[in-house]
Amino acid sequence: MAYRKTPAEIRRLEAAREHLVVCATEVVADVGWAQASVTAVADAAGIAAGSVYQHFSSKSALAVEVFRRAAQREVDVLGEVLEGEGDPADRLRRGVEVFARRALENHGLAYALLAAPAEPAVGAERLAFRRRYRALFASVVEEGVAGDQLPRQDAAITAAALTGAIGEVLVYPLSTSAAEDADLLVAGLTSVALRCAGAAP
Amino acid sequence: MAYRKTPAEIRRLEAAREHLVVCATEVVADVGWAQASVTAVADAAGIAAGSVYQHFSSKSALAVEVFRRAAQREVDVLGEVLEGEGDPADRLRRGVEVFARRALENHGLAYALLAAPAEPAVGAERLAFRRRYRALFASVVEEGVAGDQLPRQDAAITAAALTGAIGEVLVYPLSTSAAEDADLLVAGLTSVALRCAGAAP
DNA sequence: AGAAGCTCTGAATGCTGGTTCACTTCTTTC
DNA sequence: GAAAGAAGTGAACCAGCATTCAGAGCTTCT
Repeated sequence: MAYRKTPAEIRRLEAAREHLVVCATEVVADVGWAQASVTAVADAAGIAAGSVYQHFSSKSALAVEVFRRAAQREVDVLGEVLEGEGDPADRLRRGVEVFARRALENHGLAYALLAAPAEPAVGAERLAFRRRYRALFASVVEEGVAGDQLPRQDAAITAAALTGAIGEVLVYPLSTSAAEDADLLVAGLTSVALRCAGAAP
Repeated sequence: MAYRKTPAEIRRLEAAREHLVVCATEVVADVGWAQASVTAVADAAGIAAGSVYQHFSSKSALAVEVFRRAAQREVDVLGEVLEGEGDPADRLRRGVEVFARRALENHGLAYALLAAPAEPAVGAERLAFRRRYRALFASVVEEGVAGDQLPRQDAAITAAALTGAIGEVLVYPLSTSAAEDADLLVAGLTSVALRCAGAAP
């Protein structure tokens, strides 16, 4: 054997892959999935189009990886808050708030994760992550119902409603003044989310 | 002049166009926008692919027409209820109910209208119609707030939340038992929608 | 230094699906 | 019935974009 990858070489390759994913994420956040061609992504990462296939077997595989990384971060953050300390309604309020703030801070990425047109593989992944959001919300709601802080309700439906409501409010520009003021928007969104779950105002 | 369309001929052409739109709608409801190729749609209508271009300048134009027709029907039905008789909270309840029942009855079309991946032109149209849904909901909520039947709130945000919540609950299969029983699902959805707007249970 | 085996390149390839167009078929008018 | 013109056909065309691949350039090991 005249050649074997040294640890340094392996690290270099992993770093290259990492760099590709990061750049691809930026491109997607900027221009959306549809415009994020292999060429565009490769250009952004400073490599040739063909080199993308050193790291991923297909464009879809790269897209899925980009989606998973970004979506996982959001699930983690949301889960952290929703499963943390405090009574359920308050955790819900803080969860919505933190989710909203992060989405507003990185609007392009949030749109890509929540709603932007995407190829089927990414669509499937999105579905899977929506299920996870719903599961997180459902737990909190169930807990609130069990502890009598929230009225009796179908937690799964409430969780789906919360997921949809938050997405819609954040993703599409609102015509009200709240759209210009992030604080007002977040306040309005947390209010509506709490009402959704039947939490006392 | 040796040829001029007779009224009967004009009617025949209009009917052919109509038939094309109807068939295209069915195809879209069945297989989604992505799979609804010009060939598939033409086959469904019993004409050649090229003939589609007698009626529409492009595939996009046909898709937009299909979307508009179907979406307009839903806006009309919803508007009818939301702007009808009764106190605002009750109108909201009935509006959600009628919307949900129609969506569940024609799940494929509802999915195509609300969420299925589609080309940009259809996406733009979807945005426009979502605005109209929001406007309808916002009016009812504002009325309810003005008449003290609903608590003070940002009607635009509530309207967006309602739109998103209803869409999410209806479009994605739920894991709870409610998914199998349309009545339970509708009941759960109307409950959550009313809570969303702050209506007393 | 040189052989072996890897990564990287980017132009060529191939697929997919909308669109065109020369031709056929039907309708109208005289 | 024949001329004029429109509608209808479907195979050929073309554009866009993911994917491939033969060669150039590096790394590793003896």
